[in-house]
Amino acid sequence: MKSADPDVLLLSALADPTRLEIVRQLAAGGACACDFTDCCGVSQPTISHHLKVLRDADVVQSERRGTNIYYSLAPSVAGRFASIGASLAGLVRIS
Amino acid sequence: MKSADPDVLLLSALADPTRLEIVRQLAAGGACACDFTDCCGVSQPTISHHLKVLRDADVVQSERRGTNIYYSLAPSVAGRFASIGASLAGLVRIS
DNA sequence: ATACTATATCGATGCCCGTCAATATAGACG
DNA sequence: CGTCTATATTGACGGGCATCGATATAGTAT
Repeated sequence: MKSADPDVLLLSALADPTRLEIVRQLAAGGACACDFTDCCGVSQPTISHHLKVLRDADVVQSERRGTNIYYSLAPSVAGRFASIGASLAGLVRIS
Repeated sequence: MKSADPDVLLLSALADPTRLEIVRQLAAGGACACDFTDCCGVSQPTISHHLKVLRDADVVQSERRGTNIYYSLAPSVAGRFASIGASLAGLVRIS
């Protein structure tokens, strides 16, 4: 019953309102984990949980800077996402 | 708690192994609903359920032909998917 | 009308996932 | 060391979803 399909893993990681919001903010530039605690109306442990899901799916990277931990989009996300689009319709390209 | 975000709706529709497999087969050409009963190791009611989810998310269209019902990808799917990709990284385009 | 096939719906079940409060870890700094 | 802040982990709860068997609907054909 395991999905094991990396495409399903990526899509599942993005198919949540809180996580998609996090990823969108990261698309506008890297951010500290503490920034997300305010944006989504969920508690700090929940944000941490979602960040872990995104890390496990290789959607985001984390980097420690002193006390804070900064997150940024993984470089491969755009390409992987476009590949899924290509497998769906053969119409999506990376510019 | 409702997502209400159409992007989340589209991603959720695709973030299931069975549904992604269905959509991939449809990307290779329209197919009869009966074709999917064999491909995914799930029962006929489950296939019907997944097709309904895909219909509700405007991922697929259905058309009756005699006894069978033929499914095909909705034309807007590629564009909507690419839009999500663009909002994530600004790197995905429709060719 | 009867029978057969294809698809959808219903009702129930079990599990996965999002969420939280409480707690733990870890680094910075006095 | 002790304290403060930032992030992660734990454990539990609740709701939603994927799945099934049984049944209903709809179209075809005899």
